[in-house]
Amino acid sequence: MNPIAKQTEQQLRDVLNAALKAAVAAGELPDEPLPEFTVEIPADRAHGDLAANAAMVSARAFRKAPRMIADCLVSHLNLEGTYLARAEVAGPGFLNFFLSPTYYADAVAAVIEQGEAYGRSDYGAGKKVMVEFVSANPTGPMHMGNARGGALGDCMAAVLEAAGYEVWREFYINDAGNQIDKFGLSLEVRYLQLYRGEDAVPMPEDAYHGGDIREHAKNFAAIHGDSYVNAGEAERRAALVAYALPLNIEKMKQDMAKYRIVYDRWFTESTLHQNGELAETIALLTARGLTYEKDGALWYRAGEYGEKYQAKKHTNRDGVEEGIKDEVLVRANGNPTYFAADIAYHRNKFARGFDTCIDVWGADHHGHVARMKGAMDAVGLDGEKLQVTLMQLVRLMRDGEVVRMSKRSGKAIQLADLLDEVPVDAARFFFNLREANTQMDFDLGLAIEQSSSNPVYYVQYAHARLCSIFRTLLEDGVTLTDTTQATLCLLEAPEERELIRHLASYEAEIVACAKAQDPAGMTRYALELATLFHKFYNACRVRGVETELQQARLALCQATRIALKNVLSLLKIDAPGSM
RNA sequence: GCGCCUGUAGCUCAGCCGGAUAGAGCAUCUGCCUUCUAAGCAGAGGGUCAGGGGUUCGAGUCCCUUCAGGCGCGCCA
Repeated sequence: MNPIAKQTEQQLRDVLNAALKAAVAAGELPDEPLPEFTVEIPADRAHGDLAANAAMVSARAFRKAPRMIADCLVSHLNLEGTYLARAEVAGPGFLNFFLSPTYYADAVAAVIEQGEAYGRSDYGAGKKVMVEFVSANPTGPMHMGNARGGALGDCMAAVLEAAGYEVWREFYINDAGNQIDKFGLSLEVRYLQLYRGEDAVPMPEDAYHGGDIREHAKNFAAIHGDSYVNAGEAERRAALVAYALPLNIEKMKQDMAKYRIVYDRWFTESTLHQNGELAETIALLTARGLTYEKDGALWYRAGEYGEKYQAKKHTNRDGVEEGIKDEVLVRANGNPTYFAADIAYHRNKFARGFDTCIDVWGADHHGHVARMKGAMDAVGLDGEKLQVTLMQLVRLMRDGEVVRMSKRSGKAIQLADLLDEVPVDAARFFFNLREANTQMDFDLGLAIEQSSSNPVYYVQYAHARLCSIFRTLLEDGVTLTDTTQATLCLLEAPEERELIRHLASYEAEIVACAKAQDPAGMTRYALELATLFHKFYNACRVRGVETELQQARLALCQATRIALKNVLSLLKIDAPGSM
């Protein structure tokens, strides 16, 4: 929160408590503490700048009508030495407070003084948080869902950083297990088809049918020729995977970089297989009596610890109530499951000292949340510290038709394609416009066509206009030199004050987003800031007005430019000087 | 069948711990550039907050229920 905004709310609470004491001393109110009350910003400015519902919530305790309590409190209010100019009683018993001119002046000065640091706080107190996001399978190109996850996870991490957490961004690469086996099989089929024909070597239905697999096989053949055609199956597949997997991973890194996402670490699942942590995790669960063998596989009793994270019990198709289903850790063929590896991975995360681990998952994984949190408890950690943000998958529309985004279909629009057509600024903004849990359709044609009326340009335009004001005034020989309180108190137009109020709420907005683990509030904040600036721009001129007022408005422009730049840079979106 | 999520203006969405007359953008219509960027601003029309119950001073917001849509219920991840 802007220090002035924060201070003012505290002043309001102090002043009300003091008024209550005075009223009690005067025998006008019973000696009861004020219940919890809220301070909010009324939608209608006629209702003041800040409103408290103290009188309404205490009606019961005081056994008096809210309006009587409110009148009594107001009569004992002493606003001296605060940013509050006056208070009045309204409606059912609201206490409406009006801010003094010095509030606006000091709020603007505070933004300018803090500059790039404006908005940052120590709310998170330096606690270590890991945000794991995207973590796409390296068996094929990334798709639209990964685009949303990338924008979401990266901005969530940025919000947490700004709120004072120590943040670590991580990408988990499933470079082992079933998917990789299937990847090897698919590559093998395409490779053999090159020499034996497509009919001779059929591609299994559930293998990867994407064009990228054919491409890899062709390139592999160009290097190694038919030397692997008669090699052993295991050797052939291993060689194909060893060739194609690093290329895929490299491509993912490039795509993420193009998307302005820089990870602190790309963590490979194979690490856990090799260093023994996976086996150790399975052994730990077994030692705790949480596993059993059935049909040749090793099962985990997911319900024991998972139930507490599940709101309601499921009922199966036969109408029988059941808890969380047990989960296979090691398949009958001896291969550990993804789930087993994921438990080991999260043990590894927490062992690295993170207070909280946030995972961004597709909503189709929601059935996995309770058992994963439970598994944390099962291995002696705290499931509450694993936070999962579920993200609805993006539905891609083309010509009004839904396009399925399966990698296996080979028809998916890739993240790289998206970024070729849609500017990164627009994509990052768009995907953070709505909270993770909303379903969204992405019409590719529309997104490109709409790019000139895209909200991101509206925000960037505000920044460009601000820069233009400074450029033009500089040509007149005018710069910002006077930010004294007396000068800034000249900011009294409604458009100026609305803008300042919003500027002052920036830090509070970041903290709210951090608490909610939802960065969507930041794009909304940016849009609102741009709107209020555009209104100010049309209502109040900077150039050609009297010197002191010009300085005051220039200071407001400077503060707005700082806040806009800061919020855009948090979203990793350009703040252009001209457009 | 059961679980999770969603349902607010023609469309896309805000709406904080339950507060005052439910708000934006797009689209439609009307105005505003000889002065700091019109990628902008001002104004108008447009609502059974999916339907029905309940809780209370007060419900878009909380509870129950019905309906509609998305997702899930694998030795997939």
